[in-house]
Amino acid sequence: MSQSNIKITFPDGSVREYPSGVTALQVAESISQRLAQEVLSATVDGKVVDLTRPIEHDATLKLNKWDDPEGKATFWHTSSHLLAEALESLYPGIKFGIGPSIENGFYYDVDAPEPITEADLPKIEKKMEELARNKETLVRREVSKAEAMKTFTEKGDQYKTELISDLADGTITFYTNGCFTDLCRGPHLPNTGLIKAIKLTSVAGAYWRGNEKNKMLTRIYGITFPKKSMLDEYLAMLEEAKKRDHRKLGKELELFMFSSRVGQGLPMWLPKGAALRERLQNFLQGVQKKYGYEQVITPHIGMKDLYVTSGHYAKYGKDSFQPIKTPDDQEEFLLKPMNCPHHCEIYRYKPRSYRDLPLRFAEFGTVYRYEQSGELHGLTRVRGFTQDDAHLFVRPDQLLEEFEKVIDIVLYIFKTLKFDDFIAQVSLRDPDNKEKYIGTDENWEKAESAIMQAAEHKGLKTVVELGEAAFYGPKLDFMVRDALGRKWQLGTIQVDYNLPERFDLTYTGADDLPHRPIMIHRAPFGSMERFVAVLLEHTGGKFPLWLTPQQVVVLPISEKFNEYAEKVSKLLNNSDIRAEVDCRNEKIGRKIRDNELKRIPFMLIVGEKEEADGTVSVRMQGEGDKGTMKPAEFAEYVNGLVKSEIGE
RNA sequence: GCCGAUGUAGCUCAGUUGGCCAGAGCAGCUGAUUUGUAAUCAGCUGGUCGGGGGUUCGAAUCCCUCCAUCGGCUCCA
Repeated sequence: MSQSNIKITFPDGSVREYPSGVTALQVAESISQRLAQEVLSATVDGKVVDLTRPIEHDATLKLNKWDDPEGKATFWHTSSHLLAEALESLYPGIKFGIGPSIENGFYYDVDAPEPITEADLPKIEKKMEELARNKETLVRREVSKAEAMKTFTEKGDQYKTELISDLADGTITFYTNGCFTDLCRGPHLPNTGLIKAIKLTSVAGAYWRGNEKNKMLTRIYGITFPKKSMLDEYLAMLEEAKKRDHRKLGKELELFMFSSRVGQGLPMWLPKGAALRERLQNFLQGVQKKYGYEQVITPHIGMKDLYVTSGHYAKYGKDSFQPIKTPDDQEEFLLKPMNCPHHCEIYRYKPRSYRDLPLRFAEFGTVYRYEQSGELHGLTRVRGFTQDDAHLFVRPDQLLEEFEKVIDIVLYIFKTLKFDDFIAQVSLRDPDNKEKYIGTDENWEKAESAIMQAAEHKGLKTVVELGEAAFYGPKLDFMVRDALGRKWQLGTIQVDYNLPERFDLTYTGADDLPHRPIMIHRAPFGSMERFVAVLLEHTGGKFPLWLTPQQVVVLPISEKFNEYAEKVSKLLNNSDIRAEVDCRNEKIGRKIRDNELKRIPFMLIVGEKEEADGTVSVRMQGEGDKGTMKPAEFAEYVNGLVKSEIGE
């Protein structure tokens, strides 16, 4: 055995010497006892491993604690093994799929001999707690493929044997905690005793290996923490998030509704919601006008052949509402599932010169898609929605600049609405699955590099996702999260060489020859429905002043002051402020409470004093009394706030 | 579409193992009160217990089916 020392380099650049074969846990102990108690896994030379793995050579070492993503992942991964151990003891004969850590917790997919429902979760939690208290060591063992196969064949676990058959011999490891042994790459916590708080959150169905043709397994979701108080905080956070759910707020604020008689996933906008949406549309339309967009309007249906030409019918025909026929059955139409083919036809209206380009046709186009019933979700996933759509037809030499200008619009909108926490995702083709897409390799490469370049020029921090492209071209998507952390795509910008070809779009160049324009599809909001949903969750219903349906409510102390209140309200309305009077026969405390709950930004209280002085008492939503002002001063103040919000 | 859960008044929710006429708070209506910074008091109205079918002397409660919603999976032009 080597007596030699090895050099361990830490993230801060410091270097320490240890005997060869030292474990990360021993390194932590050598630094402080406290660190040794907090550390969960180690990253050795960039690879996350168990704390108990010996380090044989000079290496870089990062000790992962709870606050490191790698630490949490290890903690939750081990928790999933603890769940599996509990399940095996409660449900003998249960078979296991996979059990990874996820963003918030972990899950395990199982094929249980009897159905497991949410009612069973407390019982399983209890078992997990009992096993955790035993502080079971996680034992790692390298096994041959043959041995691995034998173990799980004897156990009768066909999911594990299927996984093993895809693995290379010599790379297979088992981990054992208590009586439970799992096929697993690791890494894991040294023992299960670190898991102090356990909550199984839900059970759901999930297809084996994510393929809907496979059997559906039962997925049990859970989350664990090293401290009980952290679990309590997490659960409280979830409760808070539920209060911001756009479906709940939409109801409370009377913005939109659904009716099963109208149909699933077909939202209807109530007066306040419609006013809000109109304001958003006007805002975007104003921005687009500055960028040289022209509004167009197209019908809600189009002949089936239109979509056959575009290629959408072959790809999405089955996900569209079935054709509408003429009374004589001679012609078939589709409810418009997207606007691009219509806009292509507008391009074809007359011969286009290279001098006409770029052309930018914008439309708030309502489209209908037959989304699977189980996918519908409030306003974020619906069957009828309005895209803030536009199609740009550009020359190759204009592509980059036009793409960048679209990024500018998206960023301006996000900034104005304070969406500072977004993810810019470059969605490319799946290189292993090219038959899912249409168009030549050459055009795809051009389109993909144009997007990457534009994003880079604009200094966007992007993540690249393979296989997320549209079937006709790559995209730059802007994703934001809802109250519960679920990711939704809002803005999207797509480069498309295919539709111009399919519709045989051309322009005459300076050389007097026909050329192909390139199309950019783009929607900064994505759809009005989804955008309003996410905006609701971000703001908790406290919309920015410029956007909110009602900015001001005037509250007379008693009916005696209704007349003065009306006068104030009228004065504000004349200054373009959206004000109403709450003239109900209620006490002032009651009026304040109700209007606080309606999230009206300003309340103007008027009584004897105010009427005599010609003033109003200003109260801000959530902040309380702000003193008195003259109505005209107040109007100026509000209009100033609005201007600064939209950056004028 | 798939797995699981849920559906009682406009809203939020009670309703034991099947058993008088299905309840409450809020909202609404009527009246009283004329109010100073987050709920004034009283009375009244309001339900095909999601729809349909079945079991039973009897169903909100048990069974079947359809619809819708929720949590996931798959999908997302």
